Amino acid sequence: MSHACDHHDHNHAPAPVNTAARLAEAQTLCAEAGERMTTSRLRTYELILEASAPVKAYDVIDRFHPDGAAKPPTVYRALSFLEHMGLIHRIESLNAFVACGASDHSTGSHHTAGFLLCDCCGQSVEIALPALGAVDSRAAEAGFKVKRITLEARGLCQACRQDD
Amino acid sequence: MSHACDHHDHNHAPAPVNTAARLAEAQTLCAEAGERMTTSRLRTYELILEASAPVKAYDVIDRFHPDGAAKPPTVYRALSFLEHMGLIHRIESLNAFVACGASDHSTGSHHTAGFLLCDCCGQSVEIALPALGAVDSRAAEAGFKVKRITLEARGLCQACRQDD
DNA sequence: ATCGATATGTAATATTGTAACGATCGTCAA
DNA sequence: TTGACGATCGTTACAATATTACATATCGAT
Repeated sequence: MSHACDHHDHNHAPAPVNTAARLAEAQTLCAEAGERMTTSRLRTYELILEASAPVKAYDVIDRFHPDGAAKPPTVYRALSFLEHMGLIHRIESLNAFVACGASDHSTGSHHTAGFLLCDCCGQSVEIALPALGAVDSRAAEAGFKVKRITLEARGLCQACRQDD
Repeated sequence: MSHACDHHDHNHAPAPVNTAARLAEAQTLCAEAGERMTTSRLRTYELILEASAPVKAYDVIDRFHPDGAAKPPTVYRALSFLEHMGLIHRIESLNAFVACGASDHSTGSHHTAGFLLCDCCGQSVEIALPALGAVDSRAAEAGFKVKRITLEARGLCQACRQDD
């Protein structure tokens, strides 16, 4: 996938996160939940953690093995597991996946995360959404029971605004 | 596409909207904007207006002609035009399209509509989002320029909650 | 050790969306 | 009127995304 503006380098990647630590945390989390953090799941999570922006499923598929791609169901199953565990989020407007912001696993708040998505460099920033009063009140009026909320703000990040 | 629960009839469709009137409004809107409301675009809009829930692109493609389907580019082009005109919204989490709530064309507020999407009967309700302070303030902190916001709340509508 | 539940491997296919390119239509100016 | 131009459309082909189905393997508890 390409981005809207491609006339610059866009070397705005943040410092690499500590992938190893996040992987270990995830193992612990799964153990505590009585779930199995298998090889495929760990590898999928690793590839998403390593990326500096949301990753497409087929990027994971292609990079899964050093030699040759994984089969789609392997990766889609892992993605769906990781999403259920609250370790990753699916970005609906990009058909892509991104690791959950650090340490919001225990809070249950991962149901209402929001994202700032840069149309230029492709990076995403997760933002906490403490409460969305407008949505809650309209849902209540309609008798609608909200299970989860997806909020995606598309636009330009600071670095890309300065580029343009 | 099927929904999560299928053990009931789910005859909760609202009264049919006045499709003809909405089509006429759309023609006027386009005329005023100096855009052409062509046959394909009108037909696509009509099919979306007639539906009681968000419609998939390939449903439009299949129903486009009385005999035989349209070609995908015809419909995707029309969908993209209608979206630019503010006549329809794309629902990212469903890969589907729904007509804009009546009479928010002139306001420019269609950039920040939100949706309540029932996982059971598939219906959608558009909700106005006057302001999303939490998003705006986090975006401002990050120096992020928001262009448009997608907000989709998945859950159960009142009728389906009572069914279950 | 073996049974049941969970997870994986594999092939095939379904669904969703675009690229490319020539033909046609509308508008406007000469 | 005519021609030129941009916008729109028709068509073919294909790319990208995701799932079904079913056989096999693995884990963990009895």
